[in-house]
Amino acid sequence: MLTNTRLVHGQHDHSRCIDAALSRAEDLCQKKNAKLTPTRATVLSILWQSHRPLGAYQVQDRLSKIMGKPTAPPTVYRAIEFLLRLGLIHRLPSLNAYIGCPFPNSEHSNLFMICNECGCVAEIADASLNTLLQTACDKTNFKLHSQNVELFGVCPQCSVPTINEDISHV
Amino acid sequence: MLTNTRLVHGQHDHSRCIDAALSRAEDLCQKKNAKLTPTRATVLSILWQSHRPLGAYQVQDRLSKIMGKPTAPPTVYRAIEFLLRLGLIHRLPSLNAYIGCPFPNSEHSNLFMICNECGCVAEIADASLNTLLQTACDKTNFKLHSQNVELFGVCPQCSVPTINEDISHV
DNA sequence: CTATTAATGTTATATTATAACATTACATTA
DNA sequence: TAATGTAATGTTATAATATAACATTAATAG
Repeated sequence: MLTNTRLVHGQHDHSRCIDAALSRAEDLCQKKNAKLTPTRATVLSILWQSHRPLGAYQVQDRLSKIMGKPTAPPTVYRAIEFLLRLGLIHRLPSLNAYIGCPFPNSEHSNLFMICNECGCVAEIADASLNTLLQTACDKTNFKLHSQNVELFGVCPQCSVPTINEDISHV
Repeated sequence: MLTNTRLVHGQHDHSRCIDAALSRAEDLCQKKNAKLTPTRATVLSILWQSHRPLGAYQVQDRLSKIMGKPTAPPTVYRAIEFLLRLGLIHRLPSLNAYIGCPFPNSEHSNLFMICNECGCVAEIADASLNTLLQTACDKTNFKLHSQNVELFGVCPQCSVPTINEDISHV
């Protein structure tokens, strides 16, 4: 089971997440002969600022600030579309929001654990789950192309009450 | 594995689907002491006119026609909210659309097979799948509350080419 | 009956996403 | 280098989805 749960819900040097994501993106673009332009790279880095998904208009705000000039929705949506096509980010339909993909190479993952408390999202790629989904589809003669699995609940971080509980969420 | 696949993708007397859905709704409302008002019942029946999900504004159009007077978005969204809360319908986030639930009593189903060709949606409630999802959550200490599983592909109906193929979709 | 709550009506607007067309940047090659 | 084609971005407007806020009506309990 491939997952970034530990990272998402634990202390870590997040700049490494960002760097790794950008580096993966550069590699993938080189391989696919796609251009990771400044706008696209910036949008990707924005979506990697945390492990919480962002809406397109939140991305727009931040992009405008970083670029030092106003940007219009189409600019953001185009970058998002590009990154989605390359599998570098995901859209979370139930949130109308976007998040960086921690392992763009694995097939058929798109399984998200969404914390209702803190908003963090961890991703899982699990072979046995994919197998089971495939089996269910086979049974009903449904040809599976893609999937979106969103699990909602409370993440490990938020479900551990501590003495400092009231402080920890400040 | 509980599913309405056969019904969705096969010939059937659809008026029975509608009647059954309304009857289930009445029972549930009685049990939960909720009021299935004309507006709510009509919206439910609209969402049961076919096995394809409808957007809120499609529902609005049809509701207005049936009611014989224009209805505003809040009217529709309120009815939808009511039906969602009772589990009588589902929202498909990736489609911004709503569909009647074929088995409102089963827990933790919310697994949909969405045909990219004809737009029909079948639902599955599968214990082993729920178990596996629960296991994945347990492994990562994630407390699962609810889920949305959307599978995209081609339904059995659409994947069987026939001699009359070009006619069959008229 | 009337006080209270639930449901609906009404108006306006927020939020998310895309269409359509203009312009610029970039690469290719005549 | 200039001409050409394509990809990327800019710009304006608007479509599509959803909700806020407040007024009115219906239903129910006391």
